[in-house]
Amino acid sequence: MNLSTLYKILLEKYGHQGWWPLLELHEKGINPTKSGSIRGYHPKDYSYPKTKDQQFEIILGTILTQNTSWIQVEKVLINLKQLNSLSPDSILNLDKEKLKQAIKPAGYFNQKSERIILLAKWFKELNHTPDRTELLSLKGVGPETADSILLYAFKIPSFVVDTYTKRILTNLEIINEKEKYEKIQKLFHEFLPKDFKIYQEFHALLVEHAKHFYLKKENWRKDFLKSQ
DNA sequence: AACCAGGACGTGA
DNA sequence: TCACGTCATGGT
Repeated sequence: MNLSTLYKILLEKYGHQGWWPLLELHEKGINPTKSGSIRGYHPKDYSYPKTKDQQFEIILGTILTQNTSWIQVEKVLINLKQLNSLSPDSILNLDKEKLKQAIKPAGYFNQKSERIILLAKWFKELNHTPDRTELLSLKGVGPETADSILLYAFKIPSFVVDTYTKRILTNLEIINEKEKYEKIQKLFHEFLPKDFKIYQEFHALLVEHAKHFYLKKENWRKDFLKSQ
């Protein structure tokens, strides 16, 4: 099983995923059939983000979703929308306690609020496309968050390696259990066309696939990919 | 009722 | 470098 084949199989099984979900699309009810109540995806439409505010919304999401499910992040984004605070300026003008309350559903509201304020200040002054090193220097931005920002907010082909990706590749015996982040990322960079669309889809497909087979460890062996 | 969610960071060895 | 504890709410 190589990565190109894996991508092909997953795309065939699950279809285009249309990440990153955006609140505006959620409200318009686009792609309402997505699993659960989660909406806001835009399959086969790679024109997002269309505005700087949408770009910032994605960055907000990358911080908020750390070690938390997306459904919780969605609640926070709706809270912020209600407070009219989805842009950097409005967040900076928001009372800190109100910000914390809004963030609560996603957990870690103390850290996340501080980091979001710093990010808002950073993004406000940003007048160029950041690279990975710059992103990693920001508090609260680790490897996965940095790559998510590059890939989904700036459309730069930097592959996102999350815990699901590690689980799947480990189970398929493509990597060993404790392989390091950058080395796994290098695999994807080496064996795939350097195309942000493919990177976006592939990462989203891995997450989708993991939700079917990797939520409990005893289900790992049920992964149909093992018999491919 | 434990366990986990689209991680990152600080600490000590 | 690396293993380990911490951060926090909510769904299953």
